[in-house]
Amino acid sequence: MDLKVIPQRPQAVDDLITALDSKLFKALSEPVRGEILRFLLLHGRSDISTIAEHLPQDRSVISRHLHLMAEAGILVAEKETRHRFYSLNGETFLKEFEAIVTSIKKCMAECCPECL
Amino acid sequence: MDLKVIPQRPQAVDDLITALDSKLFKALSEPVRGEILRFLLLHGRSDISTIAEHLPQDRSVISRHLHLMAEAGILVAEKETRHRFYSLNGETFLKEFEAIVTSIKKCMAECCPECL
DNA sequence: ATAATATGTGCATATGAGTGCACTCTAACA
DNA sequence: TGTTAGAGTGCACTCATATGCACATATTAT
Repeated sequence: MDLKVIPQRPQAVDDLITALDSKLFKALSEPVRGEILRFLLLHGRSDISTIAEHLPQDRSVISRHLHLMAEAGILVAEKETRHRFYSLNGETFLKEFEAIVTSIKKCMAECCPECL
Repeated sequence: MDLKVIPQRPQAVDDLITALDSKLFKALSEPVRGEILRFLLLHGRSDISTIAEHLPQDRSVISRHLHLMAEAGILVAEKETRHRFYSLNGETFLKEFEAIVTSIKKCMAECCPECL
C-alpha cells in the first residue's frame, strides 16, 4: 500500500501517545480503582481501612490500589497517628486531562482539521 | 472511622466513574493500540496489512486491536475491494475527552471547589 | 510491658488479555 | 478456473496483574 505521509510536527502526536500510555491512565482504567475514586469523591479524605470496609476486596488489596493511585499522582497520602489518609489530588487530576484535550486538539489541527 | 459524607448530586460522580471504566479508556490504555493510533495520526487512513507492516506484532493481532478500537468508537472501518481501511474518528475522540473534563469539573465543584 | 489496631509485604493463585500460528473464507486477478 | 492476496478466527501459550491469606512491622492504648 502506498504510504501517504501527513506533513506535521510529530511532537503533538508524541505528547498524546505518551499521555495515553501514562501511569495516570493505568491508574484509572481499572474498575476497583474507579470505585475507590468514587468513594473519595463522595466521602473525601479517608484512611485505608475505612475505604476497604465499603468495598468487597481485602484491605491489603485496597492498600495496594491506593498506593498505585498515589504513585500516579491522582491521590495524596498523609500518614497521621497510625492511619494513612488518602485524598483526591483534584488539581493534578483536572490539569492532566485538560493537557490531554490540548494535545488532541493539536493533533487534530494537523491530521484532520475538519474534526475541529 | 467517622464517615464524613459530602453533600452533592452523585450524578456527576457516576458520570465520571462510568466514563473512566469505558471502552474508550480500555481502547487507549494499551501500548500497541497507542502505536496504532500514532500510525493513523501520522499516515492517515490505512488498511490492516499496511499498519501491521510497520509494527512488530502479527497482522492478526493488529487486526484484533483495530476491531476493538473501532468498537470503542475512536476508529472508523471501511471495507473497500479486499482491504479494510481504518481511519481516526477525530470528532468522537475529542468530544469524549471534552465530556470527561466537564465531568471532572462538575465533581470538583462539589467535592473540592478549591481545585478549580 | 502487653495488647490491640492500622498498615505493609511476601507468596501462591486465579483470571484476563495480548500474542502468534495455522487455517479458513472471501474477493480480485491472470 | 486456478491462483493469489487480504482479512477473520479458533486455539494454545505467555504474561501481567488483581486477589486473598498469612505474617511482619509499627504505633497507640491499657
